[in-house]
Amino acid sequence: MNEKVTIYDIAKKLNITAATVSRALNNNPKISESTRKLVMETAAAMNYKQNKLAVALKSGKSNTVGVIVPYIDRNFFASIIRGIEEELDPMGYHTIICQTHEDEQKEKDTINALLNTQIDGILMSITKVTQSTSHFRNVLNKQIPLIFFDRKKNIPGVSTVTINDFDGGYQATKHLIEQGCKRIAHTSGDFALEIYKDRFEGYKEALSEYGIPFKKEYVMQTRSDTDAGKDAITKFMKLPNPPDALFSSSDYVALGAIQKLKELGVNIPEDFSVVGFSNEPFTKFMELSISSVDQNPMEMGKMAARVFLEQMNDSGVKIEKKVILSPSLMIRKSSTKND
Amino acid sequence: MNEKVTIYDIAKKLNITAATVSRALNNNPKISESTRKLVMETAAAMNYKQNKLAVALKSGKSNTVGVIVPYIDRNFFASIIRGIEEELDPMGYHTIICQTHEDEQKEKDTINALLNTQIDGILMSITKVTQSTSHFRNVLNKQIPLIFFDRKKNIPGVSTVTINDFDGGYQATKHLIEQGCKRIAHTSGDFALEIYKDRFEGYKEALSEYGIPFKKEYVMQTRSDTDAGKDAITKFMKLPNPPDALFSSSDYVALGAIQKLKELGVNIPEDFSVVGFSNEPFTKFMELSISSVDQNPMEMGKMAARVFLEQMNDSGVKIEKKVILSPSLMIRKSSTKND
DNA sequence: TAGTTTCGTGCAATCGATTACACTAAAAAA
DNA sequence: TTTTTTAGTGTAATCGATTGCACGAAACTA
Repeated sequence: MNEKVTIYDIAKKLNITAATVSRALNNNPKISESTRKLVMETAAAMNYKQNKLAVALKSGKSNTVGVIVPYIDRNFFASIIRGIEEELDPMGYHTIICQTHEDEQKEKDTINALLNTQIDGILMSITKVTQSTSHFRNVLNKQIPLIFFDRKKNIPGVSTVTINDFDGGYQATKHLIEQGCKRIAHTSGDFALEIYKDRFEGYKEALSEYGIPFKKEYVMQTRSDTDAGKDAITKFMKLPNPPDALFSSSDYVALGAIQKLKELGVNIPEDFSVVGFSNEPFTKFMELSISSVDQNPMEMGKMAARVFLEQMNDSGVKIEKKVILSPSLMIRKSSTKND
Repeated sequence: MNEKVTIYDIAKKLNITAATVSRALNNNPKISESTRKLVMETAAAMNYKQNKLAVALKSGKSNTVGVIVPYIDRNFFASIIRGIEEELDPMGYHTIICQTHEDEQKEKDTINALLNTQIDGILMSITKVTQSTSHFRNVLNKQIPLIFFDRKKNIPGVSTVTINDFDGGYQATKHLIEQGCKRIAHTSGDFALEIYKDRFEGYKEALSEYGIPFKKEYVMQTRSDTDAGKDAITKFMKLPNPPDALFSSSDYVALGAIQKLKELGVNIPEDFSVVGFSNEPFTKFMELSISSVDQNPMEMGKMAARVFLEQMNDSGVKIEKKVILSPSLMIRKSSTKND
């Protein structure tokens, strides 16, 4: 009784053709008003549901996009995904979400799997370790829109949506300077990733603008977890002239740093100020709330989705957009000396 | 040059039929070894990729499952999803992830959308407010496996994977009692959800086991955010005989409670101990780390996936499994009086 | 040598929806 | 009244892969 109802079933019941039913359901103007109404009502009565697979096969469009991120449980990426969904849902697109866990091979496998699924587009943030670009070219070769958000590689034909990481690094550092910090350290991810490189450049720019000499012993490339933050502080504090502030490219590293500093009995923010990056929710939760650079991930997701939609519309025309959003510094206790 | 290659293209090139190509690629034993090899090599050379849509249309199986959760950025749900993916990926299934944001209508819409996409199964956790069950019956009527994890409704034909919430509540409460707490409060979600009801029952059981009278003014049903935690503490502390401990069904509420308690100058854990539920990562990050009940979400996801796979294999046979996993209490600073 | 298997392929239908093209009857124009 | 439009449907091919059935040739049996 609950077998699938097809347009042929409807056609048989009404003694017409499946073609007519199809046209009626698609509001083809060539169908008479009376037939259309009849078909519509019968379809509803029979609980007809369109078989999207058949449509996809025929049209070559699956109405599905793939979103690839390193982790879905980072608030930053989760928010981006939400932004993408909010923009794409109303347009009838489905979103498949995949995680790479920062593994380049998984990234390649995922992309190939998506290509086999006849996806309409791919929106993604590359892993920290991605070197090869051949899997991206596979996508482009199939004429499938590819959009990078946040973490990107410069590849012709690929649109990108990023924030101004340079400005984020600049604002964070400038803020620390204005709070009176003189010896500002910086922990970053691998400079091979543009976002980290840019934040670092922003950091240097702020220093030089205020005439503070750049010291390379104050800069460290680390993993993005709390332990890395602890290690970094341990090393920094052993320097003959230890820093009095840290701008970290990761909230997790900032957190670890704070934990270690407290262990060492350093007063925050009086003797040491800290600013992180990403504005993860926990930065706000902490008793000693952590200042952080917000990347407006929701908007980033929406922009990425819009860029995708544009590419779908201008079919044939190869557009390549570069959207850059502005970050905003959230100032909290970890860097506010005078309250 | 990058047009799609089909089995017909391969067939034409080799002067054989598409049927033969299909069989060769599927390792059908009726195909001669030589032909098989030839087809395989040609397919590889031509960069042939199977059109999954066509396969899905023909077989009626899409090899895709839908996973529906309230939020993807709760560590609990993200971990479940990861567990599901790890189990299903090797079996060739894709995972579509959807969020309801605790909205019943969104839940209904999502389910219908998934049904239209010819999904092979749905694994989900219902919203806090879900009342209706008609959309679940739609799924069952289509003979599509439906599996609830964590939050469930008792519906015939639906398998469930949950933790023993009663035991979780019991363990947490017992621990507080053993720490010397005498007046233990409890904040819960809506009792309409079994998980909250069960945790509450476990709480009561522990109390009665130790001969501590149950007081209903110590129990409150709240939202699951930090503000709710603050409000709850405010009210509790105004009681003539305020509690000296809190077992909360939510880590976020526990966090809010702790923040408020500190504001009020209450010493934790000496004068007031707190245990949360879910073992969200931040509970460990806090300077004052929060004790919490871990639900082993990764395992929960894997179990849910395995139950789904079983249902797919015993096609026709209606099995209905109820799997119950064990929670484990993570004891941290917020409830450890003597260290 | 004639009859029976076995092996390897081809033929053609099928999954469900879409759509160019063809066709009929009624309406409009001549 | 005859011719031309036009509105409304039907016919059949198509998207790409799968598969039951049929068939010819080779291999085996008697």
